[in-house]
Formats: sequence, structure tokens, C-alpha cells
Amino acid sequence: MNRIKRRRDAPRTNRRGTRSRRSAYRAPTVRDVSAAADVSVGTVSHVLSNARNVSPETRARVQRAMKRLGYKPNRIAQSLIRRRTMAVGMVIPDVANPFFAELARGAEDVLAGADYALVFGNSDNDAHKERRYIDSFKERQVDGMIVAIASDAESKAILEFAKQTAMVLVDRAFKDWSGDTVLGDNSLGMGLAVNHLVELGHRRIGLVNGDPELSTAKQRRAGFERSLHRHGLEARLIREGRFTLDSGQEQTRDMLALPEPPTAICAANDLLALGALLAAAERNVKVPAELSVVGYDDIAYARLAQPRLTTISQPAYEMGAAAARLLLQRLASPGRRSEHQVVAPRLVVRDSTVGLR
Amino acid sequence: MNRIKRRRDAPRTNRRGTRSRRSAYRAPTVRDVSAAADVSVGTVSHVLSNARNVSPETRARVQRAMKRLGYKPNRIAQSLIRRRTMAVGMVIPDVANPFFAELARGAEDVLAGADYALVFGNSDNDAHKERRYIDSFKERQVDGMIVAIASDAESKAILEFAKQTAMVLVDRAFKDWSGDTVLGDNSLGMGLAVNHLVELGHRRIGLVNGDPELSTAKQRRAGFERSLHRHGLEARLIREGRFTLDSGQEQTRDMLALPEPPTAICAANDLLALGALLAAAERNVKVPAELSVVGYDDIAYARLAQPRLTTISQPAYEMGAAAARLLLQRLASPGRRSEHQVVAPRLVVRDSTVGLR
DNA sequence: CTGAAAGCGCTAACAG
DNA sequence: CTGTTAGCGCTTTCAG
Repeated sequence: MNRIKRRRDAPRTNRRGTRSRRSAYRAPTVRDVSAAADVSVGTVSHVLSNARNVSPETRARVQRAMKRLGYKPNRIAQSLIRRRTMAVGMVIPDVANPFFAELARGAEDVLAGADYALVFGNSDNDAHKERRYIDSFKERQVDGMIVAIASDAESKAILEFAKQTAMVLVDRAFKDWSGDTVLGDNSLGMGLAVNHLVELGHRRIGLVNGDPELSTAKQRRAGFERSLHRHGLEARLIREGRFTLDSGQEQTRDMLALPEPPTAICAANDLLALGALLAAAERNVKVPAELSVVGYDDIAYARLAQPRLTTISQPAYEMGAAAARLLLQRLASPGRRSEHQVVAPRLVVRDSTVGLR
Repeated sequence: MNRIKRRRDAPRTNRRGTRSRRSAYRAPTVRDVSAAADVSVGTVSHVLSNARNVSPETRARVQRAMKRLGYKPNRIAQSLIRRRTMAVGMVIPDVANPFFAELARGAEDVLAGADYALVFGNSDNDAHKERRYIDSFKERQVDGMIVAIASDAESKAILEFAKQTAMVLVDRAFKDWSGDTVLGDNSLGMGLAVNHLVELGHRRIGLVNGDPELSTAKQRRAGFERSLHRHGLEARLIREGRFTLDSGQEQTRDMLALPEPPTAICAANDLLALGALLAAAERNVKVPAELSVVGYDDIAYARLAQPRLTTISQPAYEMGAAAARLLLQRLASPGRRSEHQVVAPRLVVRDSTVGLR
């Protein structure tokens, strides 16, 4: 009893009785509030969480004390005992890619609305980096994660991880994954692009692709090939690289140097398509007159490019928001069946594609 | 003693003696490890943190136990007692703005290298939202924050906050702020733009500006006016709005409808400039032949626009990285003098500006 | 070199 | 309706 008394009276002194020297300021705690309002800590906690009835007068007194002291609950302490951090991790390849920036925005907006904090990691499509972020987030006890997975290189670990904490895959998945997903229909989308080009009379159509280990790249390639075959065409002009502008430029440069260059190019994302435009400009190949180009994603800059880019549109913001909503749902009811949302791609015709004359 | 024994033997049972029903799995704790290795929890903690000497045999035994159990320290518990979360908050207006996406990348890369997690908030340049994120991050006990502040509306609260936790302002600041900063020289930058235009023979130069309460907008406007005056010109053609593409389009549309429209436009960022290009296209005003446009920031898409945008370049990635480094330094030595880094703007001439014939 | 135990700030079971 | 108190998982004295 004496010991406890001492603690309540002098909470700011350490065992030696000296005030801690570093940082004079120390945020008020439940104990400070309870002392100020002359109630027990339990009561303070309860007015905070509304977990049980507290008489109006007591409540008011406590709230006044809180305000006066500028009390804010320490979320870390809450997390420790509640076993919930109210934080979710997100790992995407690169925020500097507008598609993922939008996607992140979508996720953040819904998560913030539910009082979750978003902690971020850019994997650069590197399975190692991705794994490091996931591990780090796990140690930090995030309640869940949203990830645009780089490859299936770490699939074992991911699957293991997902058993322990909520996880939804967005934009990209891997086989063996059976949890929640929000994915585009990449094969269909690429089909749309090919159909458009074929309808315009193109026969020699090339594919400028991203990192071949990514599920999006695989599926877009598959869609490309399938669709060409369906039209009785061969899929020979295929390049792969990374999902970057530079790679797009390089791949296109390469293709345009062919004895029989393509008359049209499908790029697996808009960055690649923009790179293709640059490569064409280098060689003085006119787009769309001499080369049609279609992109994928419909980032904001697609319509600002010259010529305005025909592309396969995907609602990045919505995909992020949907992934976040799915995560929230799973957090609320861990037992529910997993859900697989697929968002439909849409062809947006602008000025970078034109009929073969 | 009996009580303690019980705890060590049955740590996974709650007070009623029933196993918790939810989540069969529970991560191993120091206690589990200590039991498995037959040492005290203190020893386990010490092999983890190397805080004191532990005999090689004991250490090995503990490490084996850790590995066997798959033990990972609980960062939340560590944070609570160490009073460090190894997390930093970042609030920027919008990741979907490539300038800030790059900046965020820069910060994240250096922070991740130092084992800090980055938690994110988009303020949309809304002082309220910004304040909410800052409060939230504070409750979450972040070790520090990097913020591109919206306005001085909440400056009181911000200053108060900064007394308690490390904070560096990036890209934007407010008067009264005397802490660490990484800022561009906006006035100088705008001067560069104006000089360039004047040298090309332009006399009727308009300013398309962003949110007037932002320090960047104020300074860029000031630089614009000062520079024009220095050339003996009046600064009459000034519009303000938001730092978005749409706003740029709108402001420019408005200006071009004037009886005496400008022959050149300074836009306070590239998004605005891109909007200006759109507005010009609408009216069939040729850029640069009939209207020169210069942007600000030099986002990746500036050189992809048509025409390629002349702009004032700022190293967004480096600014983010520098801010993160500053924060790390302050975290390491809280007493150090605050540092004010200013990054030099650079004129990049491309195709959107041309001499008046 | 090691163990015991007191907390970090909070929640929630238990006992009035 | 309110107070007491045992922990959450970890670190860090203090005592051997």
C-alpha cells in the first residue's frame, strides 16, 4: 500500500528518485488524469473507451481533467494490451509510378476514415526488399497488409505470414494464393488492346512488356498472344524488360530497328508506352501515322502525352480503396470466405492509334 | 512465488484458466524463450540487445531456443518501454503529385536504411486534415515527423508539437518556424523563369499560381513580381487557384480570354503548366509559337508533355532524402542547432518557350 | 555472469 | 457505478 501510494504520488521519478534528465516534458498518463479528476485509473480508461457506464458527473470531471492536461492516450500502450495497432502496412513497387500513387491514395483514404494508419514500403519489384518490408511490418504488429506482390519468389513465406495476419493482394497475385484479392483482368485488357489494333488493320503488332516475373506481365503477355492467335496472327514481336519508361524506350528502340518493324505496339503499362513514344521520336517515326501505340493503366499523364495516349484504363484509386475495404472487412470478421474482386479494364481511344492506310 | 510459477508455466491461459478462443496461435515471448533455454527473461533480453555480457554457452542456448521457437521481439512492447517507436510520420499534400511522390521516395529510402518505418498522410493542403494526421502520428508516438506544411493556420499547434518531438519541414515552411527545414529557393526560381521569358522578348507575362496560403505560392508570386519590376515591367496578370492541373487549365483559360492576353505564362508548378497547355490547346493557341509556358518542379512528365515543358527544376527525391537525413541527425542529437537547407532551382529550357518574333 | 522484479501506459476482470 | 490490481511483452535496475 505504501509502495503504491508512492507510485501515484511521484510517477515522474525513477527508482533512484531523480527526475529523468532527458526531455523535461513527459506526456500525461491515465494516472495523471485520474489524480487530477480524483477517480481511479479504471474509470479514466472507461470514459475513454465507453466500455462501461460512467455517471455523467464523473465523466465530465474526467473529461475536463483530460482537456486541462492535454491528455492523449498512448496508442502504443493500447496496442500492447489490445493486441491491435490500428496500423496497416502497404507494400507497392514504387509510389513514383502514378498508377501506384493513385492506388495508395485510394487505400489511404479509406483506411484513414477507419482510423487506421498506413505504413509504407516501396519494393522496386524486388522480392528481397518486399520480404524485408513484410517482415518489418509484421514485427511492428500491423493489423493487416495490402501488397502488390513482386513475384512468387517468396510465396512460401507470404503464405505463412498470411495465416497469422490479414492480408490482401492488390493488382498482382501469385498462384497458390487463395486469400482476398483485387485484381485487374489483364488478359482481357490486353485482348481489348489487340482487338482495337487489329480492327484498325494492324497485323505486325509488337509487345513491350515489363518484368516478366510479375503476374501482370505474364497475364498481359498471355492475353496478347491469345488474342493475336484468335485473329490468326502470330505473336512474334515480343520484348520484355521492366515496367519503366527507360525500359519502354529501349525495347521499342530495339523493335524499330528490325527489318520488319511493327506497325503497332502494345505496351504493358503507360510508362512503357511513354517510353515507346520517346523511342519513336528518336527515330523520327511518326506516331500514330507510322506507328500506333497503346498503353495500359491510363495514368493521368497518358492524356497529356503527345499524341494523347490510347490506353487500357484501370481505376487505380478504386482498386486501392477496394483493397482497403476488403482488408477492413477481414479485420472485422476473420472467418469470412476470401473474396476475389476483379476490376474490368476499359479501352480508351485517343490519338496514339490510327488505322493503317 | 507460487503465483509467479503459475505464470511461467501457463502463460497462455487467461485469468479464468481458459485458453483464449480467438487465434489459436500466439507469438512466442521472452518468457517462452527463457523457459525453453532455462534462463531468466533478463538474460534473454540481454542476448537480444547485447546490452551486457552473456557467456557464450548461455548465449548459444538462448539463440537456439529463439530459432527453434521462431521468436521475434515484439516491437510494440519494446517501444513502450524504450520510448522509441522507430517510426516517423510524413504528411504531404498528395502522393499523386509526382513531385511529392518523388520526395516521399527519397525520404523513405533513407529512413528504411536506418530501420525506421514511414507512416503516411495526405493532407490535400487542408490544414484540418494535416492537423488530424499530425495528432494521430503523435498519439502513435512516432519518433519524428517530416511535413510539407499546408499553411500557418495551425502554426501554434505545430510549434507546440515540435517542442515535444523532432520535426522537419520540407518544401514549405511558415514564419515563426525556426526548426530544421529543407526548402527550395522559390523566389529565385521564379526569377529564373521570368528572366528567361524577358530575355526571349516577352513583356506581357502572366502568373498561374497555386493555393495562395502556401508558402511556396507566396514566394513564387513574390519572386515573379519582384523580377518583373526589376525589368521595369508591371505584374498585373496574376491568377491564383490550387496546385492542380484543372486549376491551371481554368486560370489559363481565363487569362487567354483577356482582351490583351499574355504572350507567356509562368506556372507555379508543372501540374499548373500542364493545365495551361490544355487550355491553350482548347483555344487553338499554339505553344510555344503564340504562348510560351514555363513550369516549376520538373516532374518526370514535364519532358513528356507536348511541347516538352521548359521548367524550373527542383530535386524532389533529394529534398526528401535530405529532410530524412536531417531528421535522423536531430533524433541522434536533439540539442543540435537547427539547420536550414535550401536547394537551388535550375532553369531547364525545353520546347515550351520561344522568342517573340 | 545471472536472476528477480519493478515498471512502460493502458485495459479489463474482479470485487465491492 | 467505481476502485483495485494483474497483466500485455519487454528492458533495466538491483542483488547476488
